[in-house]
Amino acid sequence: MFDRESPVPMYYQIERYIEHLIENRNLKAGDQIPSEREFTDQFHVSRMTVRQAIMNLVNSGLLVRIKGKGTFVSNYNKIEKALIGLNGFSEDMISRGMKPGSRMLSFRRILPSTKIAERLGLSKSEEVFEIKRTRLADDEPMAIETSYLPVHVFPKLTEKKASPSLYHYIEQECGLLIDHADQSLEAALVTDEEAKILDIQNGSPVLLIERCSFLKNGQPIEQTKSLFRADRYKFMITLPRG
Amino acid sequence: MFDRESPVPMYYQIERYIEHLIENRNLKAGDQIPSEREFTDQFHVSRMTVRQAIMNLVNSGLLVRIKGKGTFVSNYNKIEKALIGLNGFSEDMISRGMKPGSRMLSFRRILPSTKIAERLGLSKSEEVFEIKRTRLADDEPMAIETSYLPVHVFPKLTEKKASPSLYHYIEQECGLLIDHADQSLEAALVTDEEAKILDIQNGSPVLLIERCSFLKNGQPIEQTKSLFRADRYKFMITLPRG
DNA sequence: TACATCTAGTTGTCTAGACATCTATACGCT
DNA sequence: AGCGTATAGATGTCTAGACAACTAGATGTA
Repeated sequence: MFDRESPVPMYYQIERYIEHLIENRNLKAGDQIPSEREFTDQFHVSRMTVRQAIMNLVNSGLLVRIKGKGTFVSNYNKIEKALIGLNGFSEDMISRGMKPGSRMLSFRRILPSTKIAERLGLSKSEEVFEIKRTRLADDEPMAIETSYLPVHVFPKLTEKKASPSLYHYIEQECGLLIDHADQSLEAALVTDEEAKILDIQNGSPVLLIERCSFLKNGQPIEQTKSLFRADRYKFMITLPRG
Repeated sequence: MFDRESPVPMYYQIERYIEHLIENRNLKAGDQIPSEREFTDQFHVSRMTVRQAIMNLVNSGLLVRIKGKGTFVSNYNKIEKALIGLNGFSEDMISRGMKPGSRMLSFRRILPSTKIAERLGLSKSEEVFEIKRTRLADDEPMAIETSYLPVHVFPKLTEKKASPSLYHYIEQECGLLIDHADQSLEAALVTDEEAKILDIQNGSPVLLIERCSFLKNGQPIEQTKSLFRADRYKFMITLPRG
């Protein structure tokens, strides 16, 4: 299970082991994990090495240490994730207790506009997928979402695969982990066409959200424009100070 | 300068020293800081202790380490702060390159509504300050801001002190450090009265932002409702993924 | 010139301890 | 019962090294 000859450092192997412990051994928030000494005996490494593993997990927010008592699974992490977390529409709706849905408006392979090409770091001759969908919550229109993805990043994308949850496809099927996203929010009025799709009156307000998602290396991989019905949607977030 | 007998741990003293180095020695983003060995010689502590100080600063985003090369002042930190940071209106406008301004609409000491009392964790008999202002950017109306602050937290608040920047007063004059804020954003239409104040047409869209600020211990100390002109204001943010 | 090798300096990983500080419990005394 | 003390066990701080891995520059050779 543990390989001292592996080029993977021991502290990193221990980190993954502790994460595994929490996921598979049903450790809930607040539960205590084994002490530093127990890990030292179990893995036959020095205490400083165990501490390096644990400190990394503390810094990532998974664990909390209390002097004199022990090390515990954090619960802050989940609150943080629920409020700050970067979620796709489906995850967002589920966390609000609503049933997400989707109705495809169009699925095309096109040359990007200047703005989209620039945001995605492409030349204007590199194709992108354009996915336009009506987003439903409890079977009623909630938003109009238009996503752009570089063809060279997602060569095998099809209409069917994109349908349920785009984020799920990107992360679970392509193995691309989104690291962060730049997002802007502004208020706007619907056009007549949009009002018809969203089933609201002409001149109603909508929340316009534009998002560009990046990998850890800074490569942009997705640009989405969403138009939310103001009467059904409020964007919630917790901002840390500094 | 450094006290080995102090109860303050050496690694912490070194952390503060490095921060001081960066601020006062004009180290810009990308500049290299002294090597671990140099700190070891300078402070007569072991290398592991120096590493503990440096790793803490790496985790906080101030430094970046490159194996085989050295340790450098980060630039990511500033971008992060500019986009994620929790700012008052004045700081926000300055970072957009505009001149912030303020026109007091009303300054009252009142009993809070049920909603405000609940948000601020007060009983309905505990008074709050209600501060209504027109917020200007480059001398033109940008937003209408209504803030509520518990009287028992800010007993000495006056109309004059609140005028330039509320956040400045809270943090610099009262010494209360805001830790985080819950914020909601939604789209709405202006009322006739608001349209007049903001100098826009009736039926124009506005971005409605509600914010409740908390201290580190979780105590709420400020609740603000802001109505931004949609034609002048866009909310920007960078969201980390988990 | 072009390329490989050596070397000094840096961060990365790890050890086997030491003593301090804090928590919770157990114990004994009043 | 109430109170202080002792103790075990946990994390916090720190040492004085060791070797590995990586970078960049100098040196030597074809």
